[in-house]
Amino acid sequence: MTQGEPPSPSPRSRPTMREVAALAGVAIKTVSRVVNEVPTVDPAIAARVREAADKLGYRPNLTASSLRRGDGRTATIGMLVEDAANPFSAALSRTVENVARERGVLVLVGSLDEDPARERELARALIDRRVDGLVIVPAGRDHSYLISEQRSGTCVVFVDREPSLLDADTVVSDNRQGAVTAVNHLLKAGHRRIAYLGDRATISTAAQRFDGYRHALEVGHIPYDDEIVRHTGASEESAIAATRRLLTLPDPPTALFTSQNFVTIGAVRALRALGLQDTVAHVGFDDFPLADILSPGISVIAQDVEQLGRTAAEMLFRRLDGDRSPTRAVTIPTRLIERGSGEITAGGPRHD
Amino acid sequence: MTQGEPPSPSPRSRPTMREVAALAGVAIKTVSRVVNEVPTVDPAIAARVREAADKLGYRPNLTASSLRRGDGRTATIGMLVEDAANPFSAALSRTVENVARERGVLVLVGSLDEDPARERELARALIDRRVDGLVIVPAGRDHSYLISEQRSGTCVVFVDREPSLLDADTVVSDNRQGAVTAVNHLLKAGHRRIAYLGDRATISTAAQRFDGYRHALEVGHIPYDDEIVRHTGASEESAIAATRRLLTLPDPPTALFTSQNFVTIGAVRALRALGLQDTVAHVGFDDFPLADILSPGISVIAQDVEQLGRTAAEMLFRRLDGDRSPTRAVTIPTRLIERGSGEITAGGPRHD
DNA sequence: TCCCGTCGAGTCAACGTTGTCTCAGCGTCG
DNA sequence: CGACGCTGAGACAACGTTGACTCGACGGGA
Repeated sequence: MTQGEPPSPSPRSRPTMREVAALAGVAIKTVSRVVNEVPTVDPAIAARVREAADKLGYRPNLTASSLRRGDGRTATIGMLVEDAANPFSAALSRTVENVARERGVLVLVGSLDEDPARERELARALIDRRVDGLVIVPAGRDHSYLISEQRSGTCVVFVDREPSLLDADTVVSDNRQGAVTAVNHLLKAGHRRIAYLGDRATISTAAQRFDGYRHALEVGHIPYDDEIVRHTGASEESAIAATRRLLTLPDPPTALFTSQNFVTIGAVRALRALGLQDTVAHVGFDDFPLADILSPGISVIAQDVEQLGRTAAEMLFRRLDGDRSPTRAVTIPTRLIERGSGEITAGGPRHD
Repeated sequence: MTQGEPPSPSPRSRPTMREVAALAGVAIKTVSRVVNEVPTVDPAIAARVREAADKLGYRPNLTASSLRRGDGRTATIGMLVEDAANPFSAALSRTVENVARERGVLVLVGSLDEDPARERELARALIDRRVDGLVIVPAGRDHSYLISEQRSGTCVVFVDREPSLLDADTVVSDNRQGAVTAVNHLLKAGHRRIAYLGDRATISTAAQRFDGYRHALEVGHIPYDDEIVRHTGASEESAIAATRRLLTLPDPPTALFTSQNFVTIGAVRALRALGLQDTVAHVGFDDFPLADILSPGISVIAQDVEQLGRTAAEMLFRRLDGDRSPTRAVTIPTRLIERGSGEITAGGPRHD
């Protein structure tokens, strides 16, 4: 269990420019110039300074530097997601990180767990650290607390969900159209009784997907039935329970539209537990790993997470580069991936 | 596509303590005291200051504060993972974030993509931002570049993989024992020809797991056969190809031990493509979502990611709290989860 | 009444860095 | 040969904040 010796007897504090300057026998400002690669330094002196810096293990203090510098930039942005461990959030922040990396910018990541209070807290914590900008997948429904921050020059971009009571750049998937596509796909397979299972309706994406569901039914002249609609929240367990209840109804649905990742997986589990995976059609919103390897494969409306993240990050950096144009709301299209579960026809399995 | 009006005509810079002080008619130091909740301030004055701060939308500048403060702490730590988008890294950083959150500490996350140069770069970038400490899943095999940083007082903890040429706290899974358990499990099911598929052997975890594989074979008096050993690297595609080649050998293995996540999934795909998923036994190292829902379910050696991350974070914070004890190397046990694929017996399916 | 201790607020310098200005030294040109 | 421009390095102040110290007012005890 135990290993080596004490890590360091006296953790001497970090060397500063002053110490480098002393060792190199130059003024502190000259060290600054060398570190910042200002060309008007005698190469011989520059070499001496660099040698001294290496010898001391000198590393510039970016926080001090950004404090003094004109623009006050920290080369750090903040990213607030629902949960850094979930695949959607993880993919999103990785994409943002990639864009940031190209500019030497680092990303502070925070998880909100759908808690609006936590959103405010963390946004403040990021601002207190003077991040140059913020990419937010919001949890709350009131973002007016960011108005003063925007006015103070902190750029904010919303991804996946729109801001409320705030004017800010936004990048979202075309949730409504995606849901319409999903339901139309099931209608085309002959289904007339299509259940909806989704996250709480207070979440804007869930609301939009639900809206698309209702709209598609309406256009297809299918009466809306509250009985087969469940806003369960984003957990596998509750989705499993809700799906079970739906399928044991006297007049059960012949198809499911699940509008969120965990809900989709919960429904998949429930269908399999009931042995109905080849009988009840199923389309989920948002793709997930291994969806293709199940049998049947799960048909999904896939979001372009890469595009979502990249667009958001690029909008943010354009603002940081001085873009003062009106705020924009960008919608990223979704696409249907047919894998089997969504193509089960209404009369039961293998009727086509 | 377009939305609102210009975000702000003149992005006034952020209000400072000086401005709050002016508005409240007090000295700047008094504002400092109020912000830091020093109790020796007249409640009436404190209220006036707070009012002024709110009016101006004042937010303290933590970078300036940490510069001046005695300890120089930024309440920020750095976390370097293989790829923030992969489930293992994501779960790990989320756990670290959780521990950090309890202390009001934020986490800067960076992805290394197995690139040692990138590891050094990012570690430096984090240090330049004066993070209080670093949690690293290393990509490189030489961490001596961190020696001077350690001496300068930056705490470093390694997770999942050991450091090389550096004495630092470390938390890893019991990779060797996990592999031994996996292979023993397959031996118990009667297998004598067990293939190994894993990540590149230069990666320490892969090497340890391979070592466990060889050791278990040796103890079981099974001759080692190079033919059925593949160090493919961590990609589904190459794992698929390697698995296919293994199973079309004249004397193919009757069981697979896959020592990495993506390799496991690749093998699963290949087995299904060949229709051998119920014939060839399979145990993977590291659990993955939906492993239980496949048929057969995939038996795995599960790592306790939660424990790994939490232990690492706690070790780091203990160092930050002044712990000067010798560095420690903690090993977290793994556990076998039986789901079906690993219990397929040697004679073919359903022979037990 | 006077002295001293206490309490609360203010002054000053400093954290590590960089923008602005100054200045010494050198070469050039009239 | 002296004025001038130019080049390269240093002095100084400032970024926003806080630690150390100061100072005035007030209250109590002798």
